[in-house]
Amino acid sequence: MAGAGGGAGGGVAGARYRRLAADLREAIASGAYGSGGRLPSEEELAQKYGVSRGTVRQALAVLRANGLVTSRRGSRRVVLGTARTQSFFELLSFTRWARSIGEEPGGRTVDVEHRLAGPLECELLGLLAGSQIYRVLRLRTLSRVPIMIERTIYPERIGAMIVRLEPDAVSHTEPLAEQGVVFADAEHTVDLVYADAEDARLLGCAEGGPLIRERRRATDPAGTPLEWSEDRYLPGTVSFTVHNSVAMTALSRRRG
Amino acid sequence: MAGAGGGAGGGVAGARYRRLAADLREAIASGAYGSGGRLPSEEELAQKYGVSRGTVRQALAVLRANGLVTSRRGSRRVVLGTARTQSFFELLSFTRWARSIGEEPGGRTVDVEHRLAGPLECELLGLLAGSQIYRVLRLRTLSRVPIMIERTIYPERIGAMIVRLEPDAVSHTEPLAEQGVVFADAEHTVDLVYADAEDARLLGCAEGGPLIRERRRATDPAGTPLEWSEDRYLPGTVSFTVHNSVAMTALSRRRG
DNA sequence: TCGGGGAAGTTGGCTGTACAACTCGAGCAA
DNA sequence: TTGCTCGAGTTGTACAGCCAACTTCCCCGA
Repeated sequence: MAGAGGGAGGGVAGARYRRLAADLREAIASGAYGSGGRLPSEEELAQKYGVSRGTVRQALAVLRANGLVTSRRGSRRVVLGTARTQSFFELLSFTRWARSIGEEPGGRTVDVEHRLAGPLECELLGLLAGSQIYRVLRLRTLSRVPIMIERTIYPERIGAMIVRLEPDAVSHTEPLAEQGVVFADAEHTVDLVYADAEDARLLGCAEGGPLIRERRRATDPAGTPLEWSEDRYLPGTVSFTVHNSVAMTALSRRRG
Repeated sequence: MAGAGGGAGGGVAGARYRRLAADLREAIASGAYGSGGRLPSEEELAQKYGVSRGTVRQALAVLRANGLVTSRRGSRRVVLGTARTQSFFELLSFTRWARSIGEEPGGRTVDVEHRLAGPLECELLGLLAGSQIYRVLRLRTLSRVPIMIERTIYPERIGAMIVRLEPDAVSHTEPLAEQGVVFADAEHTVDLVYADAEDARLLGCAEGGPLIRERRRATDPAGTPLEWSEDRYLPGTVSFTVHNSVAMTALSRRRG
């Protein structure tokens, strides 16, 4: 961001700084600079790739935010690690995540409701009182083993697309994307809860047993809520990782 | 990032874009633009604050990364919410966090070891075999109620500073900062574990009871590890929240 | 051998300019 | 009323140049 200046034009097929970032990411992952090694200077990279220093800085800002490299005024950038941060979609979509770790995702829709939104649900999805919502309950599997139970509410428009899908459709977010529903932002909260009777029955754990809960609210580029979901994972099946830095923070810790 | 150009001179007392970002954050929090409202255009903000558009974009990039506003090409920015994301230090330091939520932090050092680093510990802190480490075990309280147990290992240099502090010193990171130890990056992983005998005794929970675990590795601006810590929270005392977007992702989900 | 001074190198911050891609509403036509 | 086109407005991407603040390292003197 904040590339101030202008020039030759937006991306022909994708912004140049993104391609540069991808290039550097790959180079780092392949160990070209070693762990703890020093990157070339911005000027050198600019000349090597035939772009301006501003563009190089945009690319490096991406890597910086992802925790791949440090940066200090006066000193060359240092490789922190090959922390392969996952894309936005791999965090949003169970299916994308499962595939990215080489597992086979599965899903079974257990229950669907179409009804009037309660006050809380209106608040969560930013709806007016009296709006309709869809509520979907799904059991998610990794290599056919139940891992997670997902309770999602959708506003009318989105839910209508969802219910048209087959009950055992693996992915819900991908068909939505194909129909022009664009996910852009999400807020996730992770904590610990205890299994109720339904959780226990579907996941095959003891009632009252501990589960990792992830609550999520996703919006489109305009800020309109697209879904609100509460996911509950069996212990030991998942962990959540975040990188943050003085320069860039997105995570917070809250009183439970 | 990527402000390309140059100009009038670095910050006199702090970068201008940071002050601008703070200003806008406050304005948003005070509801000046409303939730879902539209921000002024970059050009308008630039004129209003007497800075260039590039600087405005740097400020807005910060808000964007914090999930306060959206941004799409062609449309004005929209206020997403007043999500008060906490600073890097409030996630790194229990003390800072406790104060930020208006609670009284407390701590009691239970045990300190000074010994040879094992192979795993060398790996975690990036040390050579044969290095010395300090291992500190602390019980953390919120308003005198035990909340969390903290097992931290420090490299020789840092640990030597730590052990000079009083056993019931509230904060460890703040004295370090005063002695010139600068924290710059951290990686946090959150999952679920079961209490062992020591956890149960100190936290007053049942052995085998569920706990939220946060593992953390913090480094200085040069990428040198400063501490590695494993914290275990009682259920219901804490939750972790992250905002991510297509443009900026820092969180990832991992197979447990 | 040790320490200080200084110069070169590097990143952070800021401005200005230019063009491309996209949104959105006004206005017009069917 | 509906649907379309068009243009003004807005953000995204990119380049060029400048100065400040900081790190690093060489070199020289004690």
